[in-house]
Amino acid sequence: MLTWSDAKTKAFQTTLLDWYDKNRRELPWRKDHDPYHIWVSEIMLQQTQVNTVIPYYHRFMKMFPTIDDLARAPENQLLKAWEGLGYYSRVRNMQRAARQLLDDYDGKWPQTKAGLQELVGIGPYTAGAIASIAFNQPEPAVDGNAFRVFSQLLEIEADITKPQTRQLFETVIRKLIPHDRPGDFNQAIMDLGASYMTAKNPDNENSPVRAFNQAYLDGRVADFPVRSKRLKPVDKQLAALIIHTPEGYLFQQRASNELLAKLWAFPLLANETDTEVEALPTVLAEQFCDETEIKVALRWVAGPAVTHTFTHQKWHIALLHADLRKQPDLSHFAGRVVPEAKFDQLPVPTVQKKIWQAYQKRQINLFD
DNA sequence: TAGACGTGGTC
DNA sequence: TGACCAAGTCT
Repeated sequence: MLTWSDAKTKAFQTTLLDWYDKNRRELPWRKDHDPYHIWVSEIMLQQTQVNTVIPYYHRFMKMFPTIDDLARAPENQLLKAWEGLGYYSRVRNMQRAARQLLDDYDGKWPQTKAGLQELVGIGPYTAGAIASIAFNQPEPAVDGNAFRVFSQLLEIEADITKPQTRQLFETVIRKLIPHDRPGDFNQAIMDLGASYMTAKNPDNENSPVRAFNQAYLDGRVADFPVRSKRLKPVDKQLAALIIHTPEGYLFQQRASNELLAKLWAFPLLANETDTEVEALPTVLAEQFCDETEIKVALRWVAGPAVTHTFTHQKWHIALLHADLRKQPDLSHFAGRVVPEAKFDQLPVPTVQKKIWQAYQKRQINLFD
């Protein structure tokens, strides 16, 4: 697979690192090599673009400056810091890992890739990144950039969506990574993948490593990386229950085993069939309210459904509204009534913000 | 192993 | 609008 001579390998390392030394991005988590800083940034950067992460990183470090702060944080505060970033299990796992570090490791970081992978939420990529950047270990950190860059440089045809392909790339990169600057090497690959060797509109003519890019030399850049197609999101019909009471609106904390776990939102019920639609007021009444009142108060909100697309599901949400004259009984309900002025204190998913915006607009329309 | 797990940017 | 992408991990 890798046919480069030692001289070519050395030339590649030198070319890449010289370019990196002059052109590296100054990023907030590149000011030092503190493993906590590297860790937080790497978790945030999973499947998330750099420009999105930067403000979150600053806020997070202000709120949780140390591992102890992270370990002790209330879950709602933690999720609030992550609100809008997505993949919320990342931050819940980070707190679990912080507690692991304090309880089982005496607060001392494992410094090997294998040791780091024992921590919850740290997989092969993040372990490689922390090991190389924070602890100077010659370990690969194979992310999407590394897949794209090395698949083009070496015309590697393996499907990068297959788990076993990662091992192939790690084996190759181990032969290329310089032992004196492994962290800079890995970060240089990422900077390269974010500048000249991007997925869309790459600029290989001006790339510092164009002479090493076999796919470019062969006019085959578009053929790499090889990746099987993704599944289309499945459509789901839902009804959002917008329950207004004298004290505010009813929010539900989503269960830990469902999508958007532990976040707060208006109750969402399945709305796939006519039968389910007819049963909605009863379901609602059983859960947290007096049935007769609910049946009188509940009505559909006019207007098109709110749509929200996840990686694997596309939600179509109709809105149901009820105005209650008294507080519902919430003793058997995982939720609370929140005044509008305090909505921003709860961690909510983006789809909840969309529902609220649509509801506000349509309520005005009803009075037109 | 394949599918679950979010969101925002881009074309 | 839809399809794809962005510093992946867990089950």
